[in-house]
Amino acid sequence: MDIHGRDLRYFAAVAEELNFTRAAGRLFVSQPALSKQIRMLENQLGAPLFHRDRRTVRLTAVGEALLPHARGMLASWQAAEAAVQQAREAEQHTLVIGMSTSPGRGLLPALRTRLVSQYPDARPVLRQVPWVDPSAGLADGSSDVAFVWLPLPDGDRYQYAVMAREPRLVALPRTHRLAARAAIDSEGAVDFTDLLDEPFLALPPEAGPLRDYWLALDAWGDRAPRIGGVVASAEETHEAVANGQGVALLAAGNAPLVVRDEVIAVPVRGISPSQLAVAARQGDKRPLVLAYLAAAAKVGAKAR
Amino acid sequence: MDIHGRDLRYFAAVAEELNFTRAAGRLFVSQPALSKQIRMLENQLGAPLFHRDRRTVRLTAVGEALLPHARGMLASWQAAEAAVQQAREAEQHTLVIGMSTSPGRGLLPALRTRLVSQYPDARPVLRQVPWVDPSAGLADGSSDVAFVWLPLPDGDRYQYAVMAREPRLVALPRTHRLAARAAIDSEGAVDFTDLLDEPFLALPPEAGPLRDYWLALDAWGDRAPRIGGVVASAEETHEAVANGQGVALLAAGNAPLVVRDEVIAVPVRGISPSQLAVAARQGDKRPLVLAYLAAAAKVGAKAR
DNA sequence: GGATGTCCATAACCCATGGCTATCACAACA
DNA sequence: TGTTGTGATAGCCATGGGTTATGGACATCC
Repeated sequence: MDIHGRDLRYFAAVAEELNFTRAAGRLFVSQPALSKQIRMLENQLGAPLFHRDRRTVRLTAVGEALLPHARGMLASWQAAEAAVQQAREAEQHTLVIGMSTSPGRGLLPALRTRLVSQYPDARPVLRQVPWVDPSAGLADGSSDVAFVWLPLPDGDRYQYAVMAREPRLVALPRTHRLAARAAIDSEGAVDFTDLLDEPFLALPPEAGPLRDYWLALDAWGDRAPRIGGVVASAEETHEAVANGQGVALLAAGNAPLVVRDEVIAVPVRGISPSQLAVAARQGDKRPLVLAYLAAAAKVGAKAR
Repeated sequence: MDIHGRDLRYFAAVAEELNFTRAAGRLFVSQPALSKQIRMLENQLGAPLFHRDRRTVRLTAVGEALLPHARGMLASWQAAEAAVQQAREAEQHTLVIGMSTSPGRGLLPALRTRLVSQYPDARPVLRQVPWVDPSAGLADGSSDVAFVWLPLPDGDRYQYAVMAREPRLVALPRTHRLAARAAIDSEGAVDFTDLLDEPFLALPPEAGPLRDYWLALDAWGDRAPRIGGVVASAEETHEAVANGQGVALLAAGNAPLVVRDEVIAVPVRGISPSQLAVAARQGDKRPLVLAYLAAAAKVGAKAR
């Protein structure tokens, strides 16, 4: 039923040499091993492949029929191996860069330039990742590196280079008292203390530290936020804010996903900024990945 | 280096199912066996073929590269097996008929007709065999059946059907006294007793009973032939007779090989005739062989 | 004609391979 | 929270594919 490539190699060698001993030498096996294998192949096919007269070996009709196929398959396998090798190298040189929204700021071309100057064969590939995955494809391996907003769930599973820090925003209904009032200062921002009486939209409890971060829990002192609802996506957040269930903190980069129609976003002063970072999986030591992180660190340092 | 067809089958199955358990079922092996084999293939190629995320299996780039080659090779092997099968059947239906000179007498068409009427698929193939092999290819397996002159060396290794009996001839120089004289009777033959004083050409001693037969030893009574020389082929016989070293007995069918220029051949009366037979190897029970022998026996009986 | 060489087959042995069953780990789901 | 589905792991065993040593049948050479 199946065939082992080795048997075809052996068969072809004997067919060429028409001499078991020489063929065995060429194949770097002992002559009995070769004899045995050929015989097993003959048994498998149900017909002898060689006439072994006393002093001479020659192909039978069946052997003649098999030989071209055998040669063809050996060549095919060589081609297959080459294709695999090529794919491996392509994979080697490909760097999949995940992102949910473009990081903008000219970051991508800058990093790309640095990467290819160091690894001319590198092929950076951009990949759009649905917003539901905050790791932008790192978690499931569909990205090698990714632009992410810190903090990240399971944050210790990744290594980072921070690219930019920018104030968190608060999403409000356009009709909200804080949206129109003098609460918005000369810089177009609101104070976090002005938000303390508002109901907040929170991520589900299983989001862990991520939930705490987007409630800015460390800025509440001894007070506790009032939770106006639980949201798990940009879409839900938009809906909940528009319906007046509460306000929500946002990374600047995610604002475009939430701000539209009746929802606006305003920078918040008095809480730590959110951070845009390039991340990779912890322990991923592939040269391209490390180079991209290093490039990100350099560019990030310069930008700050 | 080499590849086992089974591994390609396994790989293709998993690539189609994208599910190890189901693929294993389809292949009639256990799931662990399949997992192990795939992993070994991956090790051999130096790259994973499948992404195994928690719940899903999908091809890697390398896997994608390999898959078409794998399918191609599986198809190639099927084709090769079919070719072998076809060759086997052709061999099955082929009957190689050895002969040193054509038996003539319309025997070949007669036997052919009988054979194909019984086995319509049979393909009788005529094969000319050099005179040095009195078994006309039976001994070395290059013929399945053969037209031979009895007796044969190692005669018990063959089975026969006698087709015709005809007087043995004696080869003489054209200038020999027996050639021109009244020794040649009304039937154009000579009496063996007229030859008793001639030197005889003999086959080499290792020819055994064959040597005795062609000296007609049983017809000498208490006399013994005088050996004029030893010959091992038709060519040598021609030379020796032409040189006057002696006379030689011949089968009628072999006369054309010896008679030319200064050598003639004359039937001999008073010794047993030589026999033309169809022979096969003793113990060869292949239907086509037996059918040909049977046909020969029928035709031979009718001819006599 | 006996010694020697060539060549394929056989025998006896060894260990890596490829199969099995049982079981685990983990996510999804009811 | 128990159940189900899926792939990985562990431990076991038969077989396959290799080895060396040897045999037997011819050629060839001195």
